[in-house]
Amino acid sequence: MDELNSKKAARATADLVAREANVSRVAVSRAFNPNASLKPEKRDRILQVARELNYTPDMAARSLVTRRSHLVGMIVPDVCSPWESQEIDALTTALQAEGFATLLFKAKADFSMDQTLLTYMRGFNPDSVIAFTENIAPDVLTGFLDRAVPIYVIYDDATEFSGKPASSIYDRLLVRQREGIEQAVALLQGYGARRVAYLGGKQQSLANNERERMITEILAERGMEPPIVVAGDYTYDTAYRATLDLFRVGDGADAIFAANDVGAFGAIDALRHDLGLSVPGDVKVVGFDDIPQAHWKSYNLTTVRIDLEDRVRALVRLILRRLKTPDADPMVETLGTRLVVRGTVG
Amino acid sequence: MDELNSKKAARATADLVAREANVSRVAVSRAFNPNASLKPEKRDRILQVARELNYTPDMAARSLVTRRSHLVGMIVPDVCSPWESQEIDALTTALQAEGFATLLFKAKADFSMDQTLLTYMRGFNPDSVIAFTENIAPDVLTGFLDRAVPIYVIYDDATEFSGKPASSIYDRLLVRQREGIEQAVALLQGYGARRVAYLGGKQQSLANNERERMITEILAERGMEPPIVVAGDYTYDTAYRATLDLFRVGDGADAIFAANDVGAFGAIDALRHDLGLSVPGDVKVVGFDDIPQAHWKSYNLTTVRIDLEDRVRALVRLILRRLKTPDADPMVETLGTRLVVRGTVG
DNA sequence: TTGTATGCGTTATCAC
DNA sequence: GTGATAACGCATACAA
Repeated sequence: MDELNSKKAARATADLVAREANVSRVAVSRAFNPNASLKPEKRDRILQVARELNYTPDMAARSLVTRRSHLVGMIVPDVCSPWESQEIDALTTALQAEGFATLLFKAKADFSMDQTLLTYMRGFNPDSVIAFTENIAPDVLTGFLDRAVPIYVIYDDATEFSGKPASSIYDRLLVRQREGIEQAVALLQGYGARRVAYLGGKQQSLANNERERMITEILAERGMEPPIVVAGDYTYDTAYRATLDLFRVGDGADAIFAANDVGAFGAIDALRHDLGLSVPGDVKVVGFDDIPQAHWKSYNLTTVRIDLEDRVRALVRLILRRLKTPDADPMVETLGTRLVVRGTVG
Repeated sequence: MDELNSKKAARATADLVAREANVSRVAVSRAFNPNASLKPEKRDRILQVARELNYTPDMAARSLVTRRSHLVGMIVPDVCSPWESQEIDALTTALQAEGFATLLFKAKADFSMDQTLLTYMRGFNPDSVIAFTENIAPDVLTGFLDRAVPIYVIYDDATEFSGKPASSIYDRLLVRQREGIEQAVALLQGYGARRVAYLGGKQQSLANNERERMITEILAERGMEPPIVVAGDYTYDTAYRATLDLFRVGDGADAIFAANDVGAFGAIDALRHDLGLSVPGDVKVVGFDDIPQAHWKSYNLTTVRIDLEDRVRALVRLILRRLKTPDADPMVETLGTRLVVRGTVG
């Protein structure tokens, strides 16, 4: 009884398993390393004993010598939108299947990235880092994280992050927004929209700026007026108020292109429940992302879809390839967008 | 140049900092341990050099000797609802402030908890574990995680998890649902509801069962008919279809009490956009949780609120206290609920 | 206050 | 295929 308890209480170690199975410490180590050479029956016996003793190799000790933590750091904004939550979710599932665990870190709400956080995170030695904030330059990140190579999301023709070339290596996820936005604008135009408003996201957001630029460009190409730009921050409440202002203080619009779905929801609710306008009758609305809520009947939102599964797969590919060949040249994965037509344009 | 590169490329170690600052290895260690005794000016110089060399103590090495990983494991369902995402979010922020990082693990969608996952997680030696799935008994969890003491969420009068006493220690977060539910039922009754339906969550969910039991109990106390129980699974789509069935196949109801807000949204949309009924005119709806979407104008949901901030604070208190006194008696934190009145009852 | 020696649990290297 | 030994980077007991 005491014997049993002390065995269970103490964290089972490789030496304990080795002693119990009458093998050496190293054999135990090999038993848990699939590509190490060990006589099959011996491995089976060791794994059996390990199971009985409730033993698992200690990742901390292992990472100390292998220089692989099997940890992927994710830096996310203080409070996440559904889109980000969903992506963290899917990424974690995908990475777990590859043997990596997600280590979550919260950045400040204003997307600022202080050195404190980076220093703190580095202590955990993540094998890779995905940052959901955009205003940190590659050079800064690479300077802090030694082993990890950052991945950046870039858009359409912008081949360099923020336009400035970086001296350090980083991998890229290129999102081709043009196709989706073009389809959306064409649909709006086809249904007679003439005054299109762009309801923006966070000012500092690269995605936001690129979306605005692209919409402006495409409207011009199709001979339409430039968009009425309305400031937002990706949140429902701000979008709601901004839409009220647009129609009460400003001259309104007959179509609203929102920088994200949540913003589109805010616009729709302001139009319907406060301004007494109908969607799509009086005003057409298009969103961006295609989060699950977009198909909820109250909104039934027409939106530009970035396929989450594709996106996650691309990111995981980048991570795994970089880990396999740490000194490889910068890698790029490309992602398309397309319009999902539902009920807010027509 | 080569000198600089090699210095930057190699992970800065305590020895390197010690050499550069002309102190011993141990001094560096002490410099990063606030309550270790070290001459202040010496500490400052060391920290200065450390900053220049981009050095951070290695958590893996540290945890190996301190037996503290500063990691909190969270086991969450494969795909998270807004409520869970929000809680993970808030918990991570709160824990980070206390020096802990969140380690995320995905369980299967069916809430099953296989040994593989637990074994895998244990390898990382989390200091504490929060499980968002409910069908794993304390004894099993404690058997697997040696250092960590599990925390369970229990409801109202159910003093024991699943009713069976457990031999192992675990801490409890007691949620008093009665107050909120009672307020909701009173409001419904006050507005003339007579046939109340309960739109359930996942069958295996303890929270779901307790909510159903409590609603049944309170309806009886107030002299009302028992609820028409409709099966659900916390998702929008299932709630939507279940509501259609309730009115097309079944006899309908004049009030729907949903097990969570997302389910309530599904019910509302089915009523308004498919069944042509008005909410709250024809049917009143109450939700549970009060997620951010509940105040969106399209739903404007009356719902029983479990305060997220309170809940997170309680959990963090439990975690910190248990870490400080690992052998303490089981601890309990209590949480209230209250009705948030909006526009779906009236 | 400071330094020396030892150990944490694991894998890599090298013999055999 | 197998086992001894030396790291990995850090914190602690102990002596000074």
